[in-house]
Amino acid sequence: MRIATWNVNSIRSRIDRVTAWLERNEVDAIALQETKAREDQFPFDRFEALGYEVAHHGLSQWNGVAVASRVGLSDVQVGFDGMPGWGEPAAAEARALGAVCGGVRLWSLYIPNGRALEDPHLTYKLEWLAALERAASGWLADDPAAQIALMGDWNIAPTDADVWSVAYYEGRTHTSPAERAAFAAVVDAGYSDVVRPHTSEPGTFTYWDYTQLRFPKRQGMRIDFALCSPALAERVVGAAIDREERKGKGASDHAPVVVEIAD
DNA sequence: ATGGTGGAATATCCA
Repeated sequence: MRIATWNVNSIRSRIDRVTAWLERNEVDAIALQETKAREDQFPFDRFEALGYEVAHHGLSQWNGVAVASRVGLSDVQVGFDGMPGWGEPAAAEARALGAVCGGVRLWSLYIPNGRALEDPHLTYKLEWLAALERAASGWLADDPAAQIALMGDWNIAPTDADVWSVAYYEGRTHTSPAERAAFAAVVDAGYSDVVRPHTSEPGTFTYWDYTQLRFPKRQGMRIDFALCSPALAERVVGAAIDREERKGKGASDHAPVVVEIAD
């Protein structure tokens, strides 16, 4: 089985590229982030035409997460226990959706950006990650053999190798010790990055800013991850980041990440 | 080996 994650940066503007990519890549289930659509705006028919069922959660033009699967889709869960909200008054955002596809519980996660080191949004980001770690630890405590993939845009570069320039990110979000510690806590809870062992070349990234010619200059970040439970991680036989999909007019600023799982 | 950002409730916010 092949599973994938992709921050599409608007499903409506990206739908032709997404469906073309699905047809080329024989992916069985995919977690999508930043759909930027309400339920009534999501192009369900375009996925159904390719044999995918879709569970989507979107509340406004911001955020939005979905799971599409052609190997079954059940036990859909929107958000997770303890997930913090944002705003005044604080309200849950569309940043987490889980569903069971082909025997694997796939989570599509869009971790808050943080915006700036002194911004309340960074506090929100860290609290959101701490709550995710608590929930995900609980799932493994309940069932140590659980097949779980925490997939999505984590908005964190866990190591210095995951950014094109360490100096550039000094004083910015995505590389701060607090953010890296929050990411490491999820790893320590038992969820391992199954993509890195198969994509360890220096300069391997999943995201390149639209501005400043970041992509042609190969100035990106690795911020999209599939963190897998122990039982699922041991089934992983391959992984890839589809850098080609970042090319051309109408590309998302993120590349799709694909994981191959043995049956 | 791409194209001087791009998406959305668009003239402003979000990434």
